[in-house]
Amino acid sequence: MTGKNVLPQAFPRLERPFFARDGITVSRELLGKILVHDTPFGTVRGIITETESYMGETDKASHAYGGRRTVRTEPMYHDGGTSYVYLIYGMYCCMNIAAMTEGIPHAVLIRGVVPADDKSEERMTLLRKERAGSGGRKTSVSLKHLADGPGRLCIAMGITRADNDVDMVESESFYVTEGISVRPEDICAGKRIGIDYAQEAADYLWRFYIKLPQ
DNA sequence: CGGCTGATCGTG
DNA sequence: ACGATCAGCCGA
Repeated sequence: MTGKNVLPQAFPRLERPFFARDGITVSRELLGKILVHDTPFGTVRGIITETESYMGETDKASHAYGGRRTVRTEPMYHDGGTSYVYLIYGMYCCMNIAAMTEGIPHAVLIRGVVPADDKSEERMTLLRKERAGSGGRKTSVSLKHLADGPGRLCIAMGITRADNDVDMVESESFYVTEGISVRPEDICAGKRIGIDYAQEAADYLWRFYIKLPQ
C-alpha cells in the first residue's frame, strides 16, 4: 500500500494570489508544484516539470492574441487559477491555467509532470494504457514518457474538456498544491514549442523546465 | 536517435 | 483550412 517515493499528502493548495501574477512568474513558480486531479482510477498527483507562458493579447502565440475573446478563449480571461483545456489536432487536449486577473488573459500551458507517488504512477499508467485503445498492442509506457508533453499529460491525468473553465482555487477535484522546492539555478528556459506562426514571439524564451539531474 | 507522417475535429 | 501533438515507422 505505502510505497517508496511518497510525498506528504498534506501540502496546502495554491490560493488566488499565487495565480494573480503575470504568466512568466506563474510559469516559473509552478515548477515543482503538484497538480492534483480526481479520475475514475482515483486521485492522481503529478509534480510539474515543464511549463510555457502565454502572455495575453499582445502575445502572437496566444489564442487571445489581438483580443480574441471567444467561447473557446473565455477561460483565459477569467480569474487567475481558472483552467483552460482545449482540443488540439482533433485528438489531444492541452491544459492551461489562467494567470493574472479577470479580463487579462495570461495563461500557463502545463507541458509535463512526473508522478508524485507510486499510486499516481500506477494510475497514470492505467490511464495511458486505457487510452492506447482497443487495438493498443504497445503495452509498455516508459516512465520518461508517461506524462511529458501536453497531450500525454492530459491522458495520464485524466484531464478532458470536461475540466475546462474550472476554478482550481475552489475545486475539490482539480487543483494545485505546494510541492518540492526548485532552485532558480535548476530552472532552464527555452523557446516555446509548435508556434512557428508567431513570428518574433516564436523566439521568446518563455518555456521553462526543471534541469534533470545528470 | 532523429526525422517524417497520418490521425482527426473544433474553431474561426 | 489548420493547429500550443503523438505514436509509429523508417533509415542510419
